[in-house]
Amino acid sequence: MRAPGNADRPIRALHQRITDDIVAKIRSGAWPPGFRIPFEHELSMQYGCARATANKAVLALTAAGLVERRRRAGSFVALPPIQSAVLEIPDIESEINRQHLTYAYELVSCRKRRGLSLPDAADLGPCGPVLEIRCRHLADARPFAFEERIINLAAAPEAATTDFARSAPGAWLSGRVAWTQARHAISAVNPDVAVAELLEIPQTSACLALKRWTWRAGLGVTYARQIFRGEAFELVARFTPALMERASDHHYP
Amino acid sequence: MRAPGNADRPIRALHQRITDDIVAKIRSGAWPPGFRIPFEHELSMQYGCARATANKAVLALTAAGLVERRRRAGSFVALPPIQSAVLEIPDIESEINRQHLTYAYELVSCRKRRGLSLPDAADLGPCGPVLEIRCRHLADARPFAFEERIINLAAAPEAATTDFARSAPGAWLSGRVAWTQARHAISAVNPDVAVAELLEIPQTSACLALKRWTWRAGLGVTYARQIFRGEAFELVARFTPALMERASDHHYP
DNA sequence: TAGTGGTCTAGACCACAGC
DNA sequence: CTGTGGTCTAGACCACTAG
Repeated sequence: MRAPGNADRPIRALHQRITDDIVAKIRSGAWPPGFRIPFEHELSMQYGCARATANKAVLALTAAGLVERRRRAGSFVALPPIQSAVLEIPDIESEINRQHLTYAYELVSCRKRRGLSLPDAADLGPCGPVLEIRCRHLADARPFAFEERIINLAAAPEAATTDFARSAPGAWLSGRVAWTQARHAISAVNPDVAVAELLEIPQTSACLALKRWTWRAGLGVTYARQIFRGEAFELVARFTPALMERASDHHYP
Repeated sequence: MRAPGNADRPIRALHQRITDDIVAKIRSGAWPPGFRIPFEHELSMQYGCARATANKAVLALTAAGLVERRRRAGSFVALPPIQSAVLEIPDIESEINRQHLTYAYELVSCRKRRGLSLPDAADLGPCGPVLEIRCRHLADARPFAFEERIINLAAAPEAATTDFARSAPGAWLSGRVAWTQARHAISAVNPDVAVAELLEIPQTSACLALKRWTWRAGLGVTYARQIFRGEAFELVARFTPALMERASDHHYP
């Protein structure tokens, strides 16, 4: 019997290796959806390990949604789900840098208010005094996105004494104020007169609107609405069960 | 010592209970980001269980991104990530039903082609003969979305003999053809002349475009591009680390 | 260098779904 | 009713790192 921390153990743990082997079978199509993968006791025989180790390997597959288990029947390769994907929400500055453009930030207005003014901000829940910020993000000196934001001063008191002409509110909040829940809504909009002017586009031009609400322990932290110039921006979402990812698949278009 | 399968055990497993208890501390804010949660051996003492059980509980928190672990230092409540969220990709029919509208489907055109015609479909990779389908989805007899789709007949041979005037391709594919990887891209667009006519909107009206590529074991399965009437549609994405979800938090606006 | 997390074992009991 | 997954134990060794 081999001890787990054994020196002869390869780079990754045994349970990991079992998981990987099974994932490879599924990826390759050798084990199609519905296929019954080996029982735990079979795996433990194959790999010469305890059943608990095989169990851990298969549980990881279950957590990733790759496998479904039924008592007495066994474990089966699952059909992929449909309704969800992992969306990459961009940080505007890094998105612009990624496109090899120069980022710039510009404060439009910033003032303290007693209550929630922006319409959708109400979803944050009851707030006391808030900061209401409007700003622009520019790529190579051309407008890229317009942003309006509410910061709940009860959740982020430091914001009151911060100069948002220097630092963008999103970047400032990031890391400084923790949150436990977030919600995003994505839609297409025609900009109103003011926004069209700030983005230097006609009102007929389609824009992507990204709204974001953030809470911490039930208390609203911030609400932001970002309007992106339509032609320059695309959100990307993938669904690849975590375990299915492999470096070799990453392509950079 | 208590056996795990013991009858005195409450509904959920002990490791689950430990996980839940810790999640509750984090949710409530009692254990803020950076807080060092109890060591495994402390938890095993508190709950009167083996360290392996405490380990399993904390590992679940790690997998959910709620906790970060460092050898010798301990386990710490993590700062929430920023860059990702779980997007709910709608099935158009159920989305329309959800809005208490009547769903209808209408085939615009369907033909077999030798190669990939639609521009973005090329990302699917090399394909042989494909089906090229255009259709409309209607809500209460009014256009809701326009869809154009490629189905790789090598991946779904049955599609060749299916009557897509009767069944919508998305619904037909769902469940019938398995996939292992998917990619989505979301953008705002102004419809071209043909699409504007089919959606019965002016070309100046902003629309949400949702593109979707699907693969199975490296082989392209289908590509779809759906154009939604802008005003009627919004995509929603949430980030709530899986473990943080609770029924009581679900609100229905 | 001491103590934490990471891993594994050999065995056990239980619940439950198929047969 | 059999056999599968689900869970847990008591102990062990190891790797890594923080102090």
